[in-house]
Amino acid sequence: MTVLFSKKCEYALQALLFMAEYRHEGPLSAERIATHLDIPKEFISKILQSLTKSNIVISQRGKAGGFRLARLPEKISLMDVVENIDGLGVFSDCLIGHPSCNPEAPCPLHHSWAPLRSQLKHLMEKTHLGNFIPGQTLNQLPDETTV
Amino acid sequence: MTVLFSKKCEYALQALLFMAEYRHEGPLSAERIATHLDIPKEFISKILQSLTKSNIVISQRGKAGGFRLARLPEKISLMDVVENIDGLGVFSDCLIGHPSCNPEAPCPLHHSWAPLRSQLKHLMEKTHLGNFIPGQTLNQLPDETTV
DNA sequence: GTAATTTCGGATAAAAAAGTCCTATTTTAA
DNA sequence: TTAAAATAGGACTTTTTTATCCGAAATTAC
Repeated sequence: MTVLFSKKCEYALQALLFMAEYRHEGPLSAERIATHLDIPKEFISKILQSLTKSNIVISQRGKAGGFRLARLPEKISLMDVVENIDGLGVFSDCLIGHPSCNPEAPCPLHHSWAPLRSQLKHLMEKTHLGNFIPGQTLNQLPDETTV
Repeated sequence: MTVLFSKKCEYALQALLFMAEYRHEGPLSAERIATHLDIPKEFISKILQSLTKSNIVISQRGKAGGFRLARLPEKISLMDVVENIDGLGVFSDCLIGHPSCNPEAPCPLHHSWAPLRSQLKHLMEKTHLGNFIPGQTLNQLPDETTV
């Protein structure tokens, strides 16, 4: 069991953080991303295809092709990625899978888990890829012309 | 994907909460627990066997047999259960599965996730089955003679 | 134009998790 | 003593997740 996200989602986040850092080098091939992350090329390819369909990355076929972010790293939140790969269940489902747990008839753990879950949700929403680019100040929005 | 725990762990927690509430009725059979939780008897049986081996519940074979808590509900923390079924990885592993993430060389999300993870750990440690018995005040330790 | 390189997408394989089945053993009620 | 009821435990099946393979289509460098 992964901590909170599936392996696909973990790899997606890792790949996007890498792509954000190296976004000035033109499209990065699945091959290169796979090597950097030390995971199978075929697997990250599928994940990148999925991210392409949901307009988080843009793909380019052919020689010198690859993948690049579809918009500024400051405009891609971690929540965007999680939502695309794993969905939003983590932020709404009952912690112990109680079938009838809801705010009106909560399971025993509901009220303890809710605030933590809310904090986690907020963290994923407010954090974007741009926050992790080395040398870039947090929340700094670079001049569009330099990107 | 379950939220944070495996299905086994979710069922274990649900079963133990049920057993805590009905602990005065003598051993509860796997059959009865399965019916109450609306899950397969064979599956919860395996889980209860595992909990038996780790001394969280006590089993009794034969007619009128079944399972009961191995100690007072106030002495069984949620962490005891999670540790037995899923292990403690959730409380130590990197949120995005970064292979080399550790406090010295943390992944980009490390410092944001750590405090939340710590709160969650604390919640599971301090909360015990006794907290969920209807009609019983939180943290109330009943007279031993009445249990 | 051609060859090389890359993504696309369907099919398949392997591994892990979840769920089922069957028989042996234990225990107790009658 | 016997029959019924219950856990123990091994083997098996199904489903989901993770991972791999391969041919087709696209694009570019030359």
